[in-house]
Amino acid sequence: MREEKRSIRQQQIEAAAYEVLEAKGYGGTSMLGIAKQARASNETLYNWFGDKQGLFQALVARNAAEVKSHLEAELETDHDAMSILDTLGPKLLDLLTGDRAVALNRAAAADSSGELGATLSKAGREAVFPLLERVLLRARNEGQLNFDETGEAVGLYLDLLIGDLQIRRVIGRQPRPSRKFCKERSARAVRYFRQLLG
Amino acid sequence: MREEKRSIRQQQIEAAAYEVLEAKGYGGTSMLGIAKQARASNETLYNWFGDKQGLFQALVARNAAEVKSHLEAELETDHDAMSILDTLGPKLLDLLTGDRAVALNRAAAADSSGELGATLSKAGREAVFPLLERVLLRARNEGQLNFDETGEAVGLYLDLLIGDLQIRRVIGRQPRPSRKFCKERSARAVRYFRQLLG
DNA sequence: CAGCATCCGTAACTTACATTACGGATATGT
DNA sequence: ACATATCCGTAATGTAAGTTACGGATGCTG
Repeated sequence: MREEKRSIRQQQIEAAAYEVLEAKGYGGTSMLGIAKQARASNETLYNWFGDKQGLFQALVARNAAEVKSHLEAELETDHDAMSILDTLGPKLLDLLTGDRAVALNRAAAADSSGELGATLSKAGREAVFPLLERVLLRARNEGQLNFDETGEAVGLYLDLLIGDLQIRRVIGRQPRPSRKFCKERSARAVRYFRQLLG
Repeated sequence: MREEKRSIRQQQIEAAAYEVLEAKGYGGTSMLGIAKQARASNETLYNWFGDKQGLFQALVARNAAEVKSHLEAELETDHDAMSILDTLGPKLLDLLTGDRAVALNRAAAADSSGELGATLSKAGREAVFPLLERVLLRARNEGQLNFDETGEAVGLYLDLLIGDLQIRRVIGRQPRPSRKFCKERSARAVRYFRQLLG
């Protein structure tokens, strides 16, 4: 099988895995279920991903790479820092509370080995954090914000932007926020953030 | 069996359930495992709790009742509102990020029926919310805070107090916060909160 | 084109677990 | 004290799932 063709096939399998995961949760997702959804065989899944954990690790890693590249694209612009935050905030909130992210967080919560959680966090929050640090440092250099500890400032921004939305999504008590909600909450977060650190 | 004796026995079984749940996660927790830890029989568990879901519902409900009574005790004092918040905040944060709460949130995340999440939220956040509303209304009456929407104010307070600590606890990337940390974060939350709404 | 690798669909194997059942021991109520 | 209910420890039952295996179809490479 061609490398390119295999890559496409792999993504189809991963997409099928998400469909089963989002419909049935981690506990209700079996390798055979994914294989059937993807019209693939168990043997192929095990050959390509190693085992169930390996397949989920691949899902987490790919999802995180996509989130990161989305956000990095914003950072390459010449816009001023607060404008970047205005664009980045709703996108980040949307991604973190989207159905895929929620499904992956649920998988991590159910994974008693802690490995999915580690991958999710390293590739997620821990990857986004330095990006946000760069934005906030830019804002400070532009004289828009005033803080000593960049990490503290990023943490505060995330508290105001995301708060406890994720856990409420994960336990099933918060519907997916609308685009409108994400914009409004981001604007609110920026407003409060500037009030506190401006 | 005496009502009183049965109640004690039931709590012993629930304590054993927590031990298994915290050690092995929801997916790794079997009824037989709990029965063995509690030195009870499967038959007794099924007679008393109905099924696995029923047992976990009981865990959630009892934990929430305890959290609530903890917090209500603070509310019965004659202290001024901000003092109450100074006491309530660290306690609430400690309870919400404690090992039991985390284990229950994980169970809810793994429960594809959504029932545990519903119980957890109704008996948790949704029970705590009105308590906090009362505190903040008292603070407004005392002239300490200024806001229009009580619910919005409570949400902001929770964002500042808890933020994304819970989800990070649940996916295993945040150790349990120390008492000292809870006090400091609560104090920080109150400070920012007053800065924004004072 | 032929030989080999790999994929699909399906089955097999092993293990685990939710739930029910059972014999004997213990507790309860009269 | 006796009869009955209930609990414990263990086994049985039925189902599901992780993983491997297999025959035939398809794809790839020389």
